[in-house]
Amino acid sequence: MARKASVGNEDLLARLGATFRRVGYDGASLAQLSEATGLKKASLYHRFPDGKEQMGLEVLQEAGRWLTRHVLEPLAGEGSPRERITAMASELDVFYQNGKQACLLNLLSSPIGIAGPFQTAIRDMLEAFVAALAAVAEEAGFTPTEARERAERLVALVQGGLVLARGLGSTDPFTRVLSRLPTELLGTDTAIA
Amino acid sequence: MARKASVGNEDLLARLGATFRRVGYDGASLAQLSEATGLKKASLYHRFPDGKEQMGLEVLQEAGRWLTRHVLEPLAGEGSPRERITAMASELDVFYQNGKQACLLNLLSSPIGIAGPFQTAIRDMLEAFVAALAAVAEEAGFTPTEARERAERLVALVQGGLVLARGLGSTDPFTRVLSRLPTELLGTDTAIA
DNA sequence: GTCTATAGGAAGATAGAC
DNA sequence: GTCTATCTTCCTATAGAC
Repeated sequence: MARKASVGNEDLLARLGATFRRVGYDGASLAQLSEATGLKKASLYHRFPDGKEQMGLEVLQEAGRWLTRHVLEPLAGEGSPRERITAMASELDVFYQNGKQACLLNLLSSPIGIAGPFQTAIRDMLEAFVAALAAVAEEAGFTPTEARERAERLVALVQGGLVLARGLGSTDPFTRVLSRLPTELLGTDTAIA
Repeated sequence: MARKASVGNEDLLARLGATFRRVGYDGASLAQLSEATGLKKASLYHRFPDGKEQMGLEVLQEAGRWLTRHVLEPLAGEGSPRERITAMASELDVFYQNGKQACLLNLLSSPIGIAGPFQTAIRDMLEAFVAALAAVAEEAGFTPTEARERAERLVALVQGGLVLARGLGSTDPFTRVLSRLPTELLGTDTAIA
């Protein structure tokens, strides 16, 4: 049952994902997706009979697998809370290429009222991410509500860091956000006013 | 020189902007923009000879004027730092409709390497926003670098809150983020771990 | 499974009447 | 300044050879 093909499933999804993350879902034409993968349009349809939408879904599922392996599982694993958050920041830094790559969960999501084809997948992934972080915060001693709020805030900070990096045309904001993640989830802030 | 027309410039830009914020720039077809404004395609081209791109630019400029009037000027105005940030949060809540409306600066921005037609406008607006917040933080006693970082973080938090609200399909994350803005910029956090 | 070729329609944009 | 009608290009998607 070996795969003789030109690209291989993982590589294929990675290239499609990279294109979506670069130009957005609506911005990505089949011509671009074809060029990015090295497969002609008809070949893409052979692999994804439901077309672009199926590509989006499978790319999202692949991102979900990455999230589980590189974020959720490590967060539930060994080490102190702080160590785990720091390790996670490192993973995110690689995944988003210091902020140069956008997030699919941002680019594929639909307005609040309208139900897009990716919405449940996106919601599930974000929810799982927040829950995993909240568990770490609880373990560190925060109440469930406080832990949940901090977790949510951390995810918002990551997403916002990516938006800011794009908007300002610099990876710095994202890098700074990443370095703040342990503090953001686990506390120790200094105040003045 | 009175305008006899059906919509009026401000209303027109508002409707175009609402469409962009709902479905994104690439996702917005001229057919949709036509329907949203009540103007036929040819009429839109009469008003915007350079087409969709010009619409995007002018909508962005209109957003810039809103930002100046409702955020930048109040931030530089009367009241304690905390009062000004709270007032700003209130303005943002209205503008983004509790998180139901996305942000143009997110939807129109291009990847870090690539220079899109809106990039400088977006960068300028984000930069001005951060700068105005940093000034408030400095006034509250933070060092310039610390103030700048806090300002940047606040903007990231707002953007991320919008992304999260969309992704989770709920306005709650955005509302919670807004309520945290004073603390986020001016400090007073409690720690455990 | 991959390709060339093409269908069929929607996209952005224009011409010209009123 | 707004419209109907149209143009061209690009898009998604399919047919059918290899």
